[in-house]
Amino acid sequence: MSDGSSGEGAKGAAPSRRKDARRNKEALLDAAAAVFVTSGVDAPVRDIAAAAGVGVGTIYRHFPTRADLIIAVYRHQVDACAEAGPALLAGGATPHAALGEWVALFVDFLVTKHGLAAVLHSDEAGFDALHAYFLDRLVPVCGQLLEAARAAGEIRSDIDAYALMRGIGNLCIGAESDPRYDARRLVELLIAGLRSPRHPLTGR
Amino acid sequence: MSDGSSGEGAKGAAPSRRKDARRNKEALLDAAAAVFVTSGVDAPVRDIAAAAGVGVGTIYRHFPTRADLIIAVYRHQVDACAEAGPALLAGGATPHAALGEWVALFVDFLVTKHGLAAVLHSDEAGFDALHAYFLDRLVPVCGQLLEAARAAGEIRSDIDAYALMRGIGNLCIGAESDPRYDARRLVELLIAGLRSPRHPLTGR
DNA sequence: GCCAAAGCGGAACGTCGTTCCGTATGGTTC
DNA sequence: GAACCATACGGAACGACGTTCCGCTTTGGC
Repeated sequence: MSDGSSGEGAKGAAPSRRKDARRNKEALLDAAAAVFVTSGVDAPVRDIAAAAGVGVGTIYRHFPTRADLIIAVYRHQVDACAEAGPALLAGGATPHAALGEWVALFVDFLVTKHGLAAVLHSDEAGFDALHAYFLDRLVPVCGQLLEAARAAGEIRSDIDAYALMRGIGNLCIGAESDPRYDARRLVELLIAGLRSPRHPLTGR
Repeated sequence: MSDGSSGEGAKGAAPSRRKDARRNKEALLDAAAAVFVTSGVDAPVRDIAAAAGVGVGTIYRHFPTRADLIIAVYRHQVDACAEAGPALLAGGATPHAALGEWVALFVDFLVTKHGLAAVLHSDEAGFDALHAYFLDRLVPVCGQLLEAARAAGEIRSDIDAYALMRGIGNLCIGAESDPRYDARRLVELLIAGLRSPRHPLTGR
């Protein structure tokens, strides 16, 4: 958000920085990914620094906030998920089915990232960027699927993508550490509850 | 769990302890309730101690774990919620409607307790007791409602009370601090998704 | 080889949960 | 009323953590 993220997207060019700086950033990314797997996304900063063989200062220089680090680690996967949305909509059977499949994709992603879902909802300062990134990237996709299903008359119309995404994220919390809790199943139920524009709960 | 919680349930008799000890415990309970409202259930221990006018050591003596304090503060409300279950089942229209009303009651309780839902799912050590208390108290009630609805043929049968309660709890996380997120609505959808034993998502 | 700028490591600081122990207090006994 | 001791109290002390800051090292252009 704040720093110069203008270029960066192209081939392999990020020549503005010194070589060792780029190398350290890379090492940090790799180390963080590894540590996240074993200790969860809220692993101590020092652990990540140690795993990368750098000092803690170096982490904060490259990733001012933990959220920035998490985003950097998972950016590719989130983007892939976002891009899968339209594809599913085009190739799938009904919009509602496509929505279900896409959501399952997202849930699979979240559930396999130890603690990500938990941190994703956290309103602690500093995680705003993480929040925003996921939301910016995924809510529009979800909205598109929702809109298509709505247009097809498959779902009730009074639910918005933002709330739904947050709900799905919340349902994934703790899923990785409790075998009795099946987040996938509950999300399925939630999506199923979206169906049928007849009457909600109150029979009016 | 550990200390002598044997009596305590009766009138006002808990004479085994010293007078000041009882007074402090009471002050702590009141202070905690007040602080929880303003700063959430994960307010710093020192704040609670200060609000009660005692030292931190006193908190830990009376409530070895933060979970114990939280349980003590909300015990009455949780119990009331648990007891409302059978009443709703007896008085309500259909079992599924009763389930919906009961769940709404629980959601209302959770949503108004700043941060409770968040801490309720947390698998950090020390919160096991809190977890266990809520689950022990509410899962059986939920199971009873679920069973009744199942017997009436109103819901699909392959969801268990534990997972459902955890899902509802999760959906309530962050509801108090985000006006765009309507936990009540999502829980309604989830309950609605329970309905109709026809076919889940896959059409088989 | 020289030098500024860029980058680095890790010590230092503040916050928090938790433990521990010297001291104060309540209740009991004479 | 005084003395005694178990009970309970307060808060200092400790360790883990996030975050900041600064003296030193490395890099890359000259």
